[in-house]
Amino acid sequence: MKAEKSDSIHIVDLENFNSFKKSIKFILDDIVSKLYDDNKQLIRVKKSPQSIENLKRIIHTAIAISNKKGYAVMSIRELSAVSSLSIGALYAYFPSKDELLHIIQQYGRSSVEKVLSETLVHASSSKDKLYNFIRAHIFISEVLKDWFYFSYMETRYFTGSEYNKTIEGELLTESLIKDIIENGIKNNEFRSDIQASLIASISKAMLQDWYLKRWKYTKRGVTPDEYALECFKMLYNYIKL
Amino acid sequence: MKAEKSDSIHIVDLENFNSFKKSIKFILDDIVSKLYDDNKQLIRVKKSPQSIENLKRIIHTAIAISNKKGYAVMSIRELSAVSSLSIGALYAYFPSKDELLHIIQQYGRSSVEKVLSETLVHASSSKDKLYNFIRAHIFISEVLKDWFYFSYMETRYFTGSEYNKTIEGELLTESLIKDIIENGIKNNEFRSDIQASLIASISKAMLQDWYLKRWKYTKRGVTPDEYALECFKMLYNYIKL
DNA sequence: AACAAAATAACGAACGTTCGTTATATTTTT
DNA sequence: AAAAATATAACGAACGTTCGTTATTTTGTT
Repeated sequence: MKAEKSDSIHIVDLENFNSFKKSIKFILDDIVSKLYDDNKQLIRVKKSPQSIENLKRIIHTAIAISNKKGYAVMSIRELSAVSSLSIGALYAYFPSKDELLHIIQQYGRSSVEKVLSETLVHASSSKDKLYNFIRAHIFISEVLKDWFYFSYMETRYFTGSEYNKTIEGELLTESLIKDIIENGIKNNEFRSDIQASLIASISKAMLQDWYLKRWKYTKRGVTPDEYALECFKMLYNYIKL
Repeated sequence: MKAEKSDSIHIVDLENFNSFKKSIKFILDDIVSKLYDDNKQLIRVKKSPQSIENLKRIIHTAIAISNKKGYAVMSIRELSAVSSLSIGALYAYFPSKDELLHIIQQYGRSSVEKVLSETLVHASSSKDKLYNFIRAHIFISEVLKDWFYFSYMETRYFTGSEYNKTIEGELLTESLIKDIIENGIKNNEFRSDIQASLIASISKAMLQDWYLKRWKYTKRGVTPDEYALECFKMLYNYIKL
């Protein structure tokens, strides 16, 4: 039995967006590296610094092109041209266009799971838990905004387990928020006459707007910290005692 | 000079969703009829009861297929098969796939403009104006949910003026909300320490969630009236004095 | 009312092009 | 020189669109 590499000791820093951005960088590199290990039966090129860079470029280029015209419309020829890798070379990194989609989704999903799972531990009150969760979500969706947009817009093109996993991720986020609210109600921190599930829905909608309408907030110079605070204030104002 | 047919005398009824649904039916029929007149240089078949039904079917079939797999991926052959019109017949109703997209967008845009422009007139207070607007938007996006979803998801595939018109529509909705809020602040109906534009953004996100996550609210049995009320309550609670 | 003629609508095979993918050739690395 | 990585050429399938043809409806004539 081979020895597994130990988990990263990097901790997600929620102090502010800049510190978060720094703390997340190493985690994302680990994730691409892990992509290689998890898909070694599909990827024909050997893992190396060069090929890691190539895979990264393929993923980010594919996401960028897809976000302009859709994954189905993006041609392998265009991906080849923009990524400066020949068609033959591309097919050494993934066996089919469908598999490339899986690889892209694995990349994003792993990253998000990693971040969100670490944020709820350190808060004591429901109020803090809610604020932390909102901040973590806004922050990771800012760093991975292209992937979040990609994943959201391409879901309907997915099939089978890929579709299910994406929907599960959607609902998980929402039920995490719902749990925080319900716990807050139980502990007499929030009003008891509110509908936790509907408020969780609306919260999710606010969080999504951040990456679905990225251009709007960029244009207005709204920072991730500001948006997270405004969302939290509106929610908390509604649910507080 | 030919005499123009006078404007429809139908009035948009906001009493509740059911009454709204009834009042909107005639308006939507008029809009398809107007589509013929506006595009007579593109449409080869003459306006007739039969061809009106065909055009309706083409539009709704195209939207339905596109919402599953994307407009670009929908083939004319599939549109032909599902709509029960031959490929040749389809091309009598639109000169190209691109033009069909324009026709679909005209259909939806005209309908939405018609409804939203009528809702602001009859309210006196800013509070009522806000509530009416939210209700009108939820209601029309419920009736035309397929088109709203289509328009949202396909925007990035649009080019030139079609893209611009869609974005304009987006921003118009948002700035109408913003205007209501700013007016309310000016008239001492709402708090003065709130950011109207950011709240308008978040409001728009809530309104959009209704048609972007239609399945979720259907599953939970949330009615349009309930969702509109909940959105309004959360917003109003935040901005009221 | 019956028929002929003209107009309109619908049909579907075929065209040129582009797609994802594979097979083969070339270059780079070891 | 062997192996790995990259580049190029070629394949069949599917695409949007066109167009010669047929079916249907409307109009004109008696």
